[in-house]
Amino acid sequence: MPRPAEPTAAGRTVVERRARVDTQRQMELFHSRLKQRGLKSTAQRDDIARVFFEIGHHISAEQLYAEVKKINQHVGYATIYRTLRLLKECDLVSERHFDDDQARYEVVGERHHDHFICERCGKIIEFENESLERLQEAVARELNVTLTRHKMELYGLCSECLAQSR
Amino acid sequence: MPRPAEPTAAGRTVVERRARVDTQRQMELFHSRLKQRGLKSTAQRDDIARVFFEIGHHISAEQLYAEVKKINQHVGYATIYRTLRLLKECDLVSERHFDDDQARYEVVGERHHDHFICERCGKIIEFENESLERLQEAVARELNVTLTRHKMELYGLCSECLAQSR
DNA sequence: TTCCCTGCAAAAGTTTTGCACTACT
DNA sequence: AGTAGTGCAAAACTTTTGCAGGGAA
Repeated sequence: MPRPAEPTAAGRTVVERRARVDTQRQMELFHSRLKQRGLKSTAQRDDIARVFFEIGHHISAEQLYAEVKKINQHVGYATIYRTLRLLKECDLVSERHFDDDQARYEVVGERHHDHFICERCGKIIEFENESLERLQEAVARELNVTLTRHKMELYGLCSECLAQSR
Repeated sequence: MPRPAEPTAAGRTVVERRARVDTQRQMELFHSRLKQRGLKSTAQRDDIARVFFEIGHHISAEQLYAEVKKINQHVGYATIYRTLRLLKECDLVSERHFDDDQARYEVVGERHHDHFICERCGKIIEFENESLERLQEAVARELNVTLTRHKMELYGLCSECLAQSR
């Protein structure tokens, strides 16, 4: 069981545990939302969606394509992108742009979280911090805007890379 | 003189005033840093840099190209990108990736700030919030990582678009 | 005079689209 | 059967690079 990080006066930061995604449930949601919109379920869409939900977060289209290829030779890049767009429209996937050029995708629907990205090894740590969420809302009120979403990204060196570099 | 937004218990949010960039000073810095590195000052580099510093924040390469074209027909896209890279290497410009696909550039060297982006009109509001900065540092400590940089982006509707939509 | 810099065009990398064919429902 | 979905290849778009000619130091 992973331990939450130490709390501080600033709020508690919780590192998210992996394997939160219930693939089966996500697939059912996908199918029902396709049906709602009069769209079809196909072998390719299912393969792509299942692989995506199983692998989970922060995958690029390129990686997803490679993984799907392993179980289904017949899938083209276009279908990967079209299915990712479909998943976004079904509110099951969101698209992120970290500092590299290609988009990364992650499962939607769990609690909001933010990201730390290690600039050396590329590791991505997801975390939640309640104070941060509240503070973002407070800032939005002060700016007199309404928020639909927000994101925070921290960049630096993770503990392993830090240890390794001295 | 622009007024700071209302303070809250969460900290004071200050909307940044525009026209902070002293073009002349930035140009001098550019020239001296070129000289330091044994590189040349050229008409194209000067034109691109000057236009960039005058227009300021959040410009894309495409926009910059269009603006520079107005005062110098002879500039190619390649030189725009090469000069932007050079300005980054001289620590005068930083590159940002908001949610669209093309990179945007901004002047470096002022205090750290974050961004609100209006999803309807595309307006970008820069702001500073000291509590947010402290909180990000606290999170980094809890995650046991060191931070080199961080960014926060808020997305939503600005007050004007909000008023207009009801 | 030297070699850095530039423009052009072509290449590279990611994402989208047109089209003929396939396959859900 | 009818219509949406797919694969392939080509296009679109942003950014980078090769190369031959031009210009700053």
